[in-house]
Amino acid sequence: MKHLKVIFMGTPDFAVPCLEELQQNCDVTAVITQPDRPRGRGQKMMPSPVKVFAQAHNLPILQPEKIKTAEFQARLAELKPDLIVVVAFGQLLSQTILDIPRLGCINVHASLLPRYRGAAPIHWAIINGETQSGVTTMFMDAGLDTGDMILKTAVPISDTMTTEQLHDVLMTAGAKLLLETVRQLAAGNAPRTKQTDEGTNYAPLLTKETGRIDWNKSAIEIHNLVRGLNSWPGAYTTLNGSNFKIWRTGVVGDNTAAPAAQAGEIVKITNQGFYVATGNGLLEILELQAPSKKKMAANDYIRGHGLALPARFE
RNA sequence: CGCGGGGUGGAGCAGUUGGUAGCUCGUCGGGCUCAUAACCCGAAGGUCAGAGGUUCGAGUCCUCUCCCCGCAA
Repeated sequence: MKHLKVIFMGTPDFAVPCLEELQQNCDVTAVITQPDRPRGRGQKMMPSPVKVFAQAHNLPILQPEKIKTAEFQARLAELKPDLIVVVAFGQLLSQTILDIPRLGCINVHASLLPRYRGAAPIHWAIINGETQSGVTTMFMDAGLDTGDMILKTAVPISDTMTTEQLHDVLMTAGAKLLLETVRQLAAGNAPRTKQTDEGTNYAPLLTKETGRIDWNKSAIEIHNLVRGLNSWPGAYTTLNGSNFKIWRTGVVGDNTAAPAAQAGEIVKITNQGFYVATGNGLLEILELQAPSKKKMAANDYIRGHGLALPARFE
């Protein structure tokens, strides 16, 4: 496959192992990634993880502000790629680009399509309490993650797994699956399966509001939100006017222990942590983060702050 | 120069209008109890992020550096 001319498009960490596989097995003629943007504290210009990898391996890098311009499309065509591989790139491709490579444009998506099409499939799978997810490779078409599927790998999700953990598992699985997909494509025997219209759903971009905890929801739903937004961007709530991030929780059961408590009310403090009433069930807070502080175990927080009842998260 | 909050014994925090440092927990030793994430007694452990400066004297004021965190991306 060394002769296979591949253009890679990707941006975050998730895409890097895929690029690594391609770089080792194919002829990567160009790496396209999002332009450097001010990121992080201090708003310094930061290269994307894909760019960092590409630089380290002396791969040609292109960073168009908009990939759909006529001149950039022409430039892509001049490279005469056999294949374009897109992994979490962050820009939509036009039909003109989709038609350029001989073998087509393929994509690695972090869900079992047709479930969780869209920008944040890993987060939403956990937020929704799924017990299984996976990665899918597909031929791209003009829609958003609607192309014909090629290969899939399924992975189980435990009830304590966080998005970060699932992300890492899928990142590795995705790279393996991509390599196998490219092998079959090159050999001309890749399967092609249309996505069903049944059971599709979307995994939209996360917003700030996504992370706000609604204590009227059930303990299980809140627990899923907390682990679904760990390690980024984090679920949060308000106590005495300050925002606290909640990083790790445990579901205790129903509200029989504190039937009269209002949702969000802290009902019990122990040496290990504390319990909060929800719309259905008690939620144990195990790890949290106070303003300007690092993440810390709930009992550490209590030790230094003397959390006193009554108290209630809003 | 994007905005803001922090760095105090192993952990989490207090430290008032500047006078050489406390709390809760943990650790170690001893005691008590049928028993306990229980209780009692005692001990170790900090050049208060670092460097300068103001002062009779600075954790506490001023300047600079390093590191951490939130917003924003």
